[in-house]
Amino acid sequence: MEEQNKKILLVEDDPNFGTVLKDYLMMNDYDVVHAKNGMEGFEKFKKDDYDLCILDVMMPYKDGFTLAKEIREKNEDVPIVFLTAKAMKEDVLKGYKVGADDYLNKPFDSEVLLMKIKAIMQRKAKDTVADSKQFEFKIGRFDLNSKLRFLKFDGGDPSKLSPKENELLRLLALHENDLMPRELALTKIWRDDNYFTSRSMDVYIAKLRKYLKPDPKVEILNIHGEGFRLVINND
Amino acid sequence: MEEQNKKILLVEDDPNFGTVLKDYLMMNDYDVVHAKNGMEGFEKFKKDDYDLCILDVMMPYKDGFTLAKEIREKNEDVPIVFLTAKAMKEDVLKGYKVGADDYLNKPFDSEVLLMKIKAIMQRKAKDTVADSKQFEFKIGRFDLNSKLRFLKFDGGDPSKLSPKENELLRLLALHENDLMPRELALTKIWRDDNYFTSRSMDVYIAKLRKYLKPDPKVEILNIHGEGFRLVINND
DNA sequence: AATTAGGTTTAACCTAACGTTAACAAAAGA
DNA sequence: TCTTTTGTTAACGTTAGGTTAAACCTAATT
Repeated sequence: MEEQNKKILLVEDDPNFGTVLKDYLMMNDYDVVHAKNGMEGFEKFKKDDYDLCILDVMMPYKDGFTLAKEIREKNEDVPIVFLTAKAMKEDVLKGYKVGADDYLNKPFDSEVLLMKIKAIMQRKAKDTVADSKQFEFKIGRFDLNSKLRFLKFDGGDPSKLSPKENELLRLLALHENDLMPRELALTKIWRDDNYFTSRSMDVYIAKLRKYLKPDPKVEILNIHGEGFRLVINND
Repeated sequence: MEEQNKKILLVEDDPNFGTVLKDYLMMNDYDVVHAKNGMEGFEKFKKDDYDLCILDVMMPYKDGFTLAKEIREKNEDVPIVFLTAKAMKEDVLKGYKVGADDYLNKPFDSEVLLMKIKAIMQRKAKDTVADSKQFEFKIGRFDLNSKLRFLKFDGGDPSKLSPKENELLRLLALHENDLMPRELALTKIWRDDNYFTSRSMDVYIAKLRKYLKPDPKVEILNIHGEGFRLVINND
């Protein structure tokens, strides 16, 4: 699964500063869209989904607060960070009232900005990631639930799997129809690669074959000296 | 539903400043526990649930960063705000690395602090709402009222539950049909994870199973080495 | 101060679950 | 054929969990 860059909307009217900041953020693997004023900022915001908005407060025609309000009407979740010219208390308070997540006084340290962005993104990530289901596999007529450690055949009564059985089958499933090297399982699951752990693993392969017997289309093949292969035959 | 004051852990070694800040926060309807150093701070943190931690960075024996790390080990969600003596860039960066949500340079404006707290709480509120404020559960033919601590079967005579029975069943219900990790219950309910608390929990699992016996469709399954699973069978 | 009741922890004993190892058989490769 | 690798089953030791009962603690009551 390739990692998608986070998208940032930067609204800053100072062309020099804006460009420098944009480049700096892009150097740090963010996708940045730079709008030169509040109006343009809102247009760009409506046209795409962003992970973060960085808004300058002092801008002609439409200031950062007004823009923030409009953005909040459209989307009440997207994090907003303000750039304030100086440590004006009123600005800071107003920013939070509008629903800011943070603010930065110009001139600011670019590393600090990066850290703030990171912290904010992490916060968001926690909510989202939660139920990414990488622990459910379909193996022929079986369903493996690797979190709850059970294997169901045709939706019937689930067999409980031991931790090692579970991890090994999961590893095989991740490499479905492909070679799952001995060594991989040994280092990942047994955390040690020697004669005995290797024999132990063979014992578990035998156990898994027994579990998988009900579906003749599913089998674990050995590749001599290399490892195993979980194949699902679709004749 | 009456609104519960938010609980803040304030760790600040300067007695004057600490007391003033505490009073100010309490005037603004927060419940504040004031610890005078890092050690005390961690003890207090373990003994209760907090909505926010405000940590002074400069403290004797155990500084704010070290304390934050310990807190993060126990709880990776609770927001942490640092108080830094001056705008030291290194401190700020270090703070974010440790998992801070924000920081404030002393001397800071009290109104700004309040706004930051509010912003942080609001952020949290969004994630938490679904989970935390749930007190009534339907568990097969049972009704659990976790606030009044009783369990009714088929609307009949309610059994009273002890605090531990209640919290454990509630935690199981929150994870209905899913894994409720041992460690979660131990840290959340027993606030300590060792052999004896673990055995104590097993005793309570036995008690709950007895309560739940009248409905054969409801059971508490064990996932060896991981935790328990409250399942409701709908055949 | 002594008693009681409710709640929780600790102890004890037992069973189930897990993983490793041994032993022997079969297959593959040289 | 001979060696190495793999397949499989059974036995064993260890740890986790299930359950009951007694011990312990604390707060309310006498």
